Amino acid sequence: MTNQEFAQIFKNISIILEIKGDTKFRVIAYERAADIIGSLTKDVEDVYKEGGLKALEEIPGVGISIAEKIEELIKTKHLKYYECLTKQFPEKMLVLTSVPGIGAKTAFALYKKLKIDSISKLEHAAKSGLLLKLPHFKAKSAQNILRGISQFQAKTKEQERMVLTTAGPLAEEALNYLKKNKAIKRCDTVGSLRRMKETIGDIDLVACTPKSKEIVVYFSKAPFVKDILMKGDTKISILHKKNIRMDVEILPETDYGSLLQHFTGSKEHNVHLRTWAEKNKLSISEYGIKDLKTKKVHHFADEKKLYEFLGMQYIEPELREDRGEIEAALAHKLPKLIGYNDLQGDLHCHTKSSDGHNTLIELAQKAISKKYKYLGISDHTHGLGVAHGLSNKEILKHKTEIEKINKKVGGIKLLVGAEININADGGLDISQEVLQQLDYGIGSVHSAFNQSESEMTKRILSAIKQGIKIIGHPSGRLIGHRPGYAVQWIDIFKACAKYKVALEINSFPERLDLKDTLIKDALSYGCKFCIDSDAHELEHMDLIKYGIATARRGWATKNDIINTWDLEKIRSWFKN
DNA sequence: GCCGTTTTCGGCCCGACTGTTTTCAGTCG
Repeated sequence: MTNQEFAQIFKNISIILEIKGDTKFRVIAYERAADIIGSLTKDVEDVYKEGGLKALEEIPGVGISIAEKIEELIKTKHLKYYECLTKQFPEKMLVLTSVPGIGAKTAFALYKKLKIDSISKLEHAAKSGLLLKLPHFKAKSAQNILRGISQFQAKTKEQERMVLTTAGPLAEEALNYLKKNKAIKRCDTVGSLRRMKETIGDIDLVACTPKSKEIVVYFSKAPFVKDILMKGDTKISILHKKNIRMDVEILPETDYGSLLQHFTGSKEHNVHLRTWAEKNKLSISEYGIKDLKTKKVHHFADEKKLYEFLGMQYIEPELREDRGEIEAALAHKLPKLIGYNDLQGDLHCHTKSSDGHNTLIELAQKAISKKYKYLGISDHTHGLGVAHGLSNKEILKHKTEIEKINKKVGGIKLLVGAEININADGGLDISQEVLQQLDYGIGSVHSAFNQSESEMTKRILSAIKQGIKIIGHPSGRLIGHRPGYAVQWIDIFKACAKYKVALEINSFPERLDLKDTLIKDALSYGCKFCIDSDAHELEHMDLIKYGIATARRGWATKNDIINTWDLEKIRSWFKN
């Protein structure tokens, strides 16, 4: 079973328990376990195989009871407890809770009283007036359900979550609209977009002004608003014309730090922070920090001061995922993350010689404008026919051209690289003789993605031992289109550290590969990384900020990233 | 059901908005 399948079962259990009216803490416990298991980088089945029940219990949110249920699922493919629950509360009806506005209780009422167990039946019931037969249901309720259904349908049609480059411009548009209003002192993007999470669900914004009610009305009239989902004194939620939900929260300037902190999340980070605070007789909300002993409320206009007040280091938004950052901040042991201006070069880009759109000169000029000191040219090798990959002979000719440009253009050094295919059998589609004449080679998997975990691991390990210096887009995933291939990461990390091969952090928003959690894992094995644009056009070089964000989310420091080093250091590293 | 620098028992983040109600449950972030 995959982690997602385990997570789904525990999520369903939590919904059913909520329907049953079980204690809310048990409901939360199952929900939390589902969330954590769903976002684990390691397979739960592997955790169990390697360490049994004890190892399962070490997963946060998993105690003896849930660990035993995982064991039962692995051993028998069934879970008696769950089957018992679904006899009374069929799995099928749980789909109703994916409609915004319908929670566990409403879903069950719909099922019990009206036998509704699908979205289409729900839609029919709302339109036909059947819903009015339920207690506490009037015209408005039916209307809201229909709206929820259309939101649900729009979302599934257009994909569940957006990549960063889709969300960014929409947030920018909304901020620009807010900034036009003179009553607004400041406004910012918060939520998962501020944390630079790889995919974004809703867009969250905050603003500060003494006139929050006025701003709620102002925002409700923005030209991009398709529908108003919710409107209060300090909050408004709208549906953007592109069917994306936008939430705005508005408070006075004196509480802006608290507001930023609260709305940036993540939920898990905030719950952990507030639980910790509660034990220290403090209560945290977006309105400040209340001292439970003296009842005094401390206000924070500045977010940094808020963490300082708690005796913690400032926690960068990219780290706020409840992955140990709170403990590290308390111990003053947070890493100093790589900065957005720390790169001295980019080591992965393509020219017209393979499948890029630009010449060497154009790329060099773009690199100069980005204040880079070096730029690695890495066109495809011949195995990748669709990308017009270069033969051994052509690579050497390309090398001569690059050297010519180096003599002509000042202020930047072009390095001679290549993006080499790692063949299905682990061989490289470049001769060793030619590889040795390059500054470095990037090894990438571009074919036979469906190999077994052991074959794929062997394949990449083989490439590592043949002298490549970087593994390109190491997992091969395309967000929303293709999961990464199966591979035994620990073996790869150990080999990369031993043979001094950097793991690429590819900056394409659909890739962001290696991903944040794997970066953090790899760091513990002593791996180095290389943040690359993989540019095929000049504009792609500006996507590098998303790669940097991903490195930051993976807790990487400047020194962990080889292309923050100067030319001399990086060259000597390539030679070893 | 989970968890522990007060605790192996007794807690569990905090608040806004909505609809249908006269005080709140349900839902959401």
